Amino acid sequence: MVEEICHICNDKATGKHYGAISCDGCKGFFRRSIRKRYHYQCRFEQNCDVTRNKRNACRACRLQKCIKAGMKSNGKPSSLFSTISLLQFPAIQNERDAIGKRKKTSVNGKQDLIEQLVEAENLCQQLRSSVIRNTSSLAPYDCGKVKWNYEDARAATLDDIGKSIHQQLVLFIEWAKSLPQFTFLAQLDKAALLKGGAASIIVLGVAYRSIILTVENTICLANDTLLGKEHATQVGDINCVVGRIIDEIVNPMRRLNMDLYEYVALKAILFFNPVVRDCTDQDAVETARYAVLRSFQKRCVDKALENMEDDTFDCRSGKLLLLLPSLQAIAQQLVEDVQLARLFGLVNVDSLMEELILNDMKPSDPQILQTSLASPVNTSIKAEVEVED
Amino acid sequence: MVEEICHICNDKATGKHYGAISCDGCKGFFRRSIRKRYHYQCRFEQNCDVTRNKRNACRACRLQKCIKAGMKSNGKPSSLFSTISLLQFPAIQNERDAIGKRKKTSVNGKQDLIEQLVEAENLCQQLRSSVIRNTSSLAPYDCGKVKWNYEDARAATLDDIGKSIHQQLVLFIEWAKSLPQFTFLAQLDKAALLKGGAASIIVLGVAYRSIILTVENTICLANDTLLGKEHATQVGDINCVVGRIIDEIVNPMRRLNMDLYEYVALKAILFFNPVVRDCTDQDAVETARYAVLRSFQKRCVDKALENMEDDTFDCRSGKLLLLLPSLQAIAQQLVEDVQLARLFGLVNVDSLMEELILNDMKPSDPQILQTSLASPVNTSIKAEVEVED
DNA sequence: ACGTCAGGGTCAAAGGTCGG
DNA sequence: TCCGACCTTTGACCCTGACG
Repeated sequence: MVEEICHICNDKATGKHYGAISCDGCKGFFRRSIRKRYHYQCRFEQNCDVTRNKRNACRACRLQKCIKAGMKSNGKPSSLFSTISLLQFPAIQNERDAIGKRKKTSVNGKQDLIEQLVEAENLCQQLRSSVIRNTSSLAPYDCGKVKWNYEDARAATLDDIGKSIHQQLVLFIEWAKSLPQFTFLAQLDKAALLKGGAASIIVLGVAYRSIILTVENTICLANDTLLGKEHATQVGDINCVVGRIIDEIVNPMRRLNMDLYEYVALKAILFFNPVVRDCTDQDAVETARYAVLRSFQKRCVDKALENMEDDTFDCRSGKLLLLLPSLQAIAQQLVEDVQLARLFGLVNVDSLMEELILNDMKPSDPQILQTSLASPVNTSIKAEVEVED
Repeated sequence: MVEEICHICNDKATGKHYGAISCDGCKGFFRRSIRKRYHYQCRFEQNCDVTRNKRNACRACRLQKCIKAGMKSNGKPSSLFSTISLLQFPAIQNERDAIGKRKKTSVNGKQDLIEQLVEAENLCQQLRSSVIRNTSSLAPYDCGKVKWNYEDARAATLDDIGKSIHQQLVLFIEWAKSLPQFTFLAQLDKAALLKGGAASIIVLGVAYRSIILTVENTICLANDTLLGKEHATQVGDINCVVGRIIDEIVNPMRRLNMDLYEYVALKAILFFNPVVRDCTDQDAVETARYAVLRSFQKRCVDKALENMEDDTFDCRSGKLLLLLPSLQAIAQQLVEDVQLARLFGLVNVDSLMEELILNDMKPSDPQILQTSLASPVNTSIKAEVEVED
């Protein structure tokens, strides 16, 4: 026993709990607060005394102090790298069975779903980087967190837009194939999800990639060319898709300080859409969606608790999910844009684009998707992406 | 359970309190007396009976007897180093934080937001009922919870669809006007929200109204006529809007057992869309949206806690919010349907419909909305709804 | 094997609520 | 106003599983 005093209330400590030396009272209080997702509100000035005798007077300030003292619900240090302390971090775990009652063999302990999604994302970003290195002179794109070289960036042409969409589609399929929950689905359902999600997920990706830009009213395409709001209308953006992406998605993402974890979660949630057209096994898709949703909500709550003082993080999961309706609407308009562009012969629509973006009424010829789905991951992707050059 | 009789008044005891076996009454009396430092004085001989029926006759004697029975106001152990007295000692503690639980009056003074929304909804439903009573032979619709009379229901005609949309728009404006958060907005922003939300909110309303139907693949329009999935395609539903409403909204709502509270919350969240076109005061709209979101998430968590065994309620807020992207997409298609129907002269588009559903690019002539917004609630609504007859 | 640490749960006895 | 039936929260104490 190194220390004896509770870092929260100065009572006698009983050891380290959730990352902080604390007493049994503060330990129990913290667990209950996390478990029941309590959101307390201070009735005074947010600076109430939290001492042994007064600790029950204000739960908001007590919880605040727990967090300040280092208590964590998932133990992940908020923004620091910690590859070492991945072992042994404190955490509020899942509820256990009641003591004294019969045990129900519970299944858990598997790797966090959201971490898996981050890995899948990193894989695809590496793929993209290597492709871009070969097709342009830009620095590789490191998972949306690299600083931007404005000097190197150039404005997108109509051709860039078409190529970018094509690239994104190829990467999208690779991404999907790397998700276990996807691979277990029937072939037809795979096609349904790909077709139903392509446009939205491309828009989501473009938006997330663009939050690091500091130049106003501009988005960053998949091949790292830039597309400004006004410029876009000259290259076929009849529906102001670019403007809407910036106003309705990129700026809100910036305000919310959306991070990579949240991005990959939203992407997967969007993708596993059980009510997508022609989906036969809705339950399987729904299960996958809800599994991601559960991880996502948990992480949002954790993040909110680590940032109690910052209102941005309150109701975080809801705020982020509310980006999706706009996203859906914009994606639909993007499809219209592409349809119109094809109608006027402005853009060269290849078969993959036709299959995934222009969702026709007719039951699609599954040839193209079959080919993409059948090929093993990483095999000649570069070749496939560059085939358009 | 050690003893059963209160040592102070012989009432039934509820356990040991402050060091004495006692009832809840004596427990509460002792706490209040100590907390408020009451000094009672006996008006008789200091030997009043303290029994269940007479205990409130003399507070001085009651408190005296509490103390005699062993109640202690301060359990400070005689010495700090008495490791033996680790047993809990009775004490009146300091005042704690408010917990706010018991039904009705809610936390921090102001009425719960979601309750306000339910009231607004009920008001509009009453309005609708009275309108329908005058224009059809159907029983009044009681807030979505009345049983359906299949014999009385009839299939919707194209005319019904147009009328239904018009009715919904009028009620939509009335509903918005009844929300305080709406009335505080600038005139232009009001128009922006109404235009941006009309289609989605009509679809949401139709869907929620339809969950009580037990007949398959059918929705219930605002004037209580029925519209089947197949039948709809014959009356201008080119985009399969009806089918999508059923598959993507109504059925998921049924699976989730969505209730009225959740419906009104989603409606308001959808309505207060800060990124709607032409909105100048995004912050005000966002504040309104997030206020509803907060109430909504809180209620979802409460509902989940009440139904721990039922998996349906896990992540409830997220599951419900995920109805909105589909809803948005469908609403957009409904707009297209209406546009096409007008193009082919199939439907009579009145000015309100033109203004709210067919969001043109041109900055709209604010005449029509101004009129609607200016008129006091409840004034000649019936006349306005029936103007089309 | 066995103690320590840090998760989890329990439930008596504190607390607060609010109609009467 | 105060009372007290009824509810929630607290925290001392105990159980469990991982690790050395």
